[in-house]
Amino acid sequence: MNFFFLSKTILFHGIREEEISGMLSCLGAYEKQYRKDDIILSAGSAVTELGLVESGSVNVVVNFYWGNSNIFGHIGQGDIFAENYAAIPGRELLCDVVAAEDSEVLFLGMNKLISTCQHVCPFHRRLIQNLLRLSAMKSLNLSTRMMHIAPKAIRERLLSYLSEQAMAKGSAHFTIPFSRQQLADYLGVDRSALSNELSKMQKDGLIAYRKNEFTLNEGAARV
Amino acid sequence: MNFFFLSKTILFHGIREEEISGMLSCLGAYEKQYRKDDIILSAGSAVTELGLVESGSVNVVVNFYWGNSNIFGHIGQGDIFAENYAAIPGRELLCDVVAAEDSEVLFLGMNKLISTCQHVCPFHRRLIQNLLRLSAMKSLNLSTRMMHIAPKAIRERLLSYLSEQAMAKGSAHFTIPFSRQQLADYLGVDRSALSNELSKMQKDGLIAYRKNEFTLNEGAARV
DNA sequence: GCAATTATGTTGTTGTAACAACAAACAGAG
DNA sequence: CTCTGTTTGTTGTTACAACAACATAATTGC
Repeated sequence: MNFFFLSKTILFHGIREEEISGMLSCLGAYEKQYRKDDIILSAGSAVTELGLVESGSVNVVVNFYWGNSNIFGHIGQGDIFAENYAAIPGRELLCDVVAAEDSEVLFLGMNKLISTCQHVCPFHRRLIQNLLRLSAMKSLNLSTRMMHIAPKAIRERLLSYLSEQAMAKGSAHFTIPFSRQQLADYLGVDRSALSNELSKMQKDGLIAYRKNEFTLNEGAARV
Repeated sequence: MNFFFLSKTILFHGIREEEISGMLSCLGAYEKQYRKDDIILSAGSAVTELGLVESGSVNVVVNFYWGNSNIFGHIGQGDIFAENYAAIPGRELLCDVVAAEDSEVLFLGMNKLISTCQHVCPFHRRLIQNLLRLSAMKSLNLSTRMMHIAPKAIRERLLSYLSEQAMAKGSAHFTIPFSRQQLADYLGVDRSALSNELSKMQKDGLIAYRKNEFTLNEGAARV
């Protein structure tokens, strides 16, 4: 196992390579190889371990009753999956997890992970903290996106998103990390309709923008 | 403090009343009263404690740059809030938390909660497990909802939702826990349009339903 | 510099979901 | 039982977002 790589992941953040080795055995971790399209976890089963993608990448696939299926998420190198299911004993997976390419996955038992062992693991606490933080970050990302997608009109979604960005950056002038296409995907709208709405909003004096630099105009509220 | 009540919450699930008392002092917990409309937490600040609503209820309010605001979430008795922010050191709140009515909130320091103390707390592990489980459940709820809302057409959203329900219940015949209005809200569509689409789907032979009982028809896939 | 490719903005058309208004079924209270 | 309110289903109409097709930057490569 590549301890250096692990030490760079969010889950093992703050834990030195030397320590990881010992921890892994203490955690009962094991790794497994998969070929492209191998099914790593299948819907309907319950898991007690979370997976960490060491190499390659995996897809989260949701299967419909009528046969069709959608790729719902993509987990890249260093990222983890199934952690939410593993945290809820007995909860069955609703999606398959499939290898998007030849991949290597490290499995960590949730029980072992949670119970701080009696002997020498001062880093257990850090690990739990990291897991909680990871979970919290995913949750926050989801809920803020949900917030932006809640309104049906493009303009309202944009106002919501831009407001949040201004708040997060602490200024009415800021740069967004998305291209138009990415922003459209994020807000769940059509790209050209998005562009269109942006220019309308600029005409209406709500905002000013050039490329990815945006400025929110205070004056022109509820017209 | 009402230890009996706490023992019934998800966060303290599996911990007996007698134990909770000792744990709380060990955790440095404290409670605070609020009157309706009092601001409990304000956007822009960073928190290190999570809140548990002991009585009353609180709203999560998001403020837009242009002055308008929306109630984004409602936290009832026994539920917790701010846990995701508290789990990410330094992360600033993007929303206000406001008392929806006269309320009492118990605050628990995230640091104390995570670090299993050396003395006598065998229930710390359980508490951490509960917190992780709570976090995971919220996350799962969010992402499955996200999954259902991703497509733009009402029919596709319904198919996604119904598929998931069938999968979760383990049968093509099941009862949904929503009224039409609630389902419409959940899927982010208009109620009457939802009713309309449902009857069309029934005409098309995809599903059969009566009130909240649904049956998915296998035959009539991709027409 | 220019071509080639991508990113973005603009415009019209079309489908569809929101909306409004109503009908029908159902529930509970008096 | 009627009266009232709630939930659900139906039917137009309308607004608006998706879509397609194109124009105009802006980037990249040669």
